[in-house]
Amino acid sequence: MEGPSLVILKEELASLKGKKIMQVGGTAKLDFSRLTNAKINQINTWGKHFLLVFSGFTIRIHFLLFGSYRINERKDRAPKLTITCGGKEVNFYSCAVTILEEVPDKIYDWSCDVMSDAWDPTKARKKLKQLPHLNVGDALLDQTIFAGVGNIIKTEVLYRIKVHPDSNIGNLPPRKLGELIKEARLYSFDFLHWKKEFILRKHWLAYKKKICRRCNVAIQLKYTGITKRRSFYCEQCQVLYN
DNA sequence: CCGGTTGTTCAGCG
DNA sequence: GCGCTGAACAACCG
Repeated sequence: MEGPSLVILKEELASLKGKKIMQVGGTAKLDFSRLTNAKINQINTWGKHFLLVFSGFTIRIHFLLFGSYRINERKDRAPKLTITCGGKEVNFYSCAVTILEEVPDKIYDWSCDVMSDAWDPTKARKKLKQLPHLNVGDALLDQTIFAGVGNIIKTEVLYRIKVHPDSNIGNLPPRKLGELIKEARLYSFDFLHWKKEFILRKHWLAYKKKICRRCNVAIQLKYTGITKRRSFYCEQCQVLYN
């Protein structure tokens, strides 16, 4: 689950803000008593972290690869966490649930979350300048630079800016580096918009695609970077900088 | 129907 | 202490 999907969840649960937790349970190893009757002060996201902020502590949910949730619905297996609040039953499945004792502002740098109003592209560029040998795909997946970007966004950004996934950051012309940073945020918001409309897949141009729409040649699949994540790309129009 | 993965952390090793 | 590798988790899709 990538950053924009968590923004959708935040919006779906906006009505819970200011409400008390009426019931809590699940298989997570967690002191549930802290949650009972606690009031949700804020619902927030940082990258792929979903945050329920209470007075004195915060619940952090990370969906990893297989996580999911249901609102007023249940799957046929036990939830990691279930809360009843504001008239809604929210069930979280196969996710990592932890309690943060520090206030989120102390832990999270909002300016590196591509979905945040505080997103700061200049800061991202400064970080990238320090990492010339970093693979471009690994750079996009680095949560300390582009929090919220996942493998789909990575793939589509590189296709959009016509950069080969084996390229290195330091070899990108300055203008290309600027495009990479800009598109990381722009595509993330397109992802958000399309996912809300249930038309995300329809708009994939490289991810899981067979033919390049620009060149009409076969899309390649290769595991790239130090992270060895899947990259779908067009050998013809995505330029290798290295 | 079974192999692979929209992700991250940690143990173990040299 | 470092980088690197592989395991673990765990469920849906094609």
